[in-house]
Amino acid sequence: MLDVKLLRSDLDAVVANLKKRGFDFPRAEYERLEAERKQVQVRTEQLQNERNTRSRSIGQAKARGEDIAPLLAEVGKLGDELKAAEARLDALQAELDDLLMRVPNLLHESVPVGADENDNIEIRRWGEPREFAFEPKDHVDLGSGLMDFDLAARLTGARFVTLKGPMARLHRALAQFMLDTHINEHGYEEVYVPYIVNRDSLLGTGQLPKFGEDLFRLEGEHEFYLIPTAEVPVTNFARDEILAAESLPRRYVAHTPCFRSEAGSYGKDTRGMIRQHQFDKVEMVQIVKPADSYAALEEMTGHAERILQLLGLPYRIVALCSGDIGFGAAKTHDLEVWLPGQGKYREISSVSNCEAFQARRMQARWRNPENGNRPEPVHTLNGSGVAVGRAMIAVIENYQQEDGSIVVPEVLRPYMGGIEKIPAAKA
RNA sequence: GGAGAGGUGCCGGAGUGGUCGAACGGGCCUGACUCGAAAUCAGGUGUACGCGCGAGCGUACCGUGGGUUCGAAUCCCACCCUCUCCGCCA
Repeated sequence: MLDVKLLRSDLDAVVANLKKRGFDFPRAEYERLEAERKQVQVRTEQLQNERNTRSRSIGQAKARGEDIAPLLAEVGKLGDELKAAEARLDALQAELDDLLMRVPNLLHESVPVGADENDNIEIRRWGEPREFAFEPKDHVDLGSGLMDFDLAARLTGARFVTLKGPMARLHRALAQFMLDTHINEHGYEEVYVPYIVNRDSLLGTGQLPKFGEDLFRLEGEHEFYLIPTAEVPVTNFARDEILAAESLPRRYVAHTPCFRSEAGSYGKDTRGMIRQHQFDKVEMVQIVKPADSYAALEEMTGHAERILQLLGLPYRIVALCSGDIGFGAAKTHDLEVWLPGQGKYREISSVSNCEAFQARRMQARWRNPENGNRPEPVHTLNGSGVAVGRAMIAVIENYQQEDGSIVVPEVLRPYMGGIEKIPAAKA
């Protein structure tokens, strides 16, 4: 949610900033609602004041043993008008709230302006894509037998996978390795969280009210959803909290499955494990003082990079442009890993600074000693560190041998019982 | 699933219809004392929103949502959550 004070003080700047995303701020509607809200709120509070004053004097008169009948008659007339005013104010506020909850975050000034992913700006590259002496296969061909999409389709449906034997173990090894690296080298606290969350959590991080169709909602009396990312439960740790300055920054890392309905992605990445309804991810979340959030963005990008470096996977970093950046982010870095099977870089991690956007939605605050210990919104960041399934794809494709076997990267061997190579799968 | 208890401010904990935004204690902040600290003493200390240049004034908030009433933390209804015991269970 945007800062309502900014909305009132500099609406032009807000509208212009959102325009860069291609978002049309509904200015006329907002101004109409806001004007009426102001007028109705003032009137409502006047009426409430009057009621309170009179009720108090009734109480006092009664205490003095006076006759309160005339006072009662007088105040009785207030009721209907007050009730109507309160109802109107509620309705207006609900409308305004709904409007504002659907407005994306403002972009940081450094975000490149562009229309779509083609306008993202490459910041740097690491590693050299390997020269193959043979035609590299993609992960589907390499994994056949140990990576079974048909079986998953029978168990569930399209866009699921089953892994077997060393492939399942490789998947687990990657998650363990990533967690350990973030815990031991990067100073994160490991957390285990619910994979099912309520509506408030999703409103807090911004998946709702606008993107409900991307979520899996559970049947039943509760409004529960499967998490689309650990960002949701973990960032909501701070919801409705006032954090002490000394307790910041908070750095959390969690390994969870993620569930996405992938509505609107029909026909996209249908082959293989790139885009699934269920995938695992190691997610980093930081809750920081506002002044520190851009340093934290760089730091977290580095933490994700470190994973790919240790795995020896070539990658590049891009700054998402204004047209490609997510709803809640002020600035986002994507890590794209080299996939020989596709001959291109593909997203494997996304690291975002949401500034106070989520914090305002979820009332996540801290006491700022430089401002008389007043509660102010914190800044929240999240980043994949990294997507486990895609990391597995990258390992398979980058470490493939001509015979179809896969060399296990050094850092994963301790997690694989010392196995150095996954033999070629029989079709 | 059954029975019972309970949800109040940063924390503990009073408060069962009227100057209650809320006693008291702790914590925290400021000041005094001190070379300094501790202890002690005095004062202060909720959040959000609205109006106002401002001092300030006003409104809302005692799990959530309704209701009763001139007036609700207090009464009624529904729901959510927590705890204890029993049952079941990984």
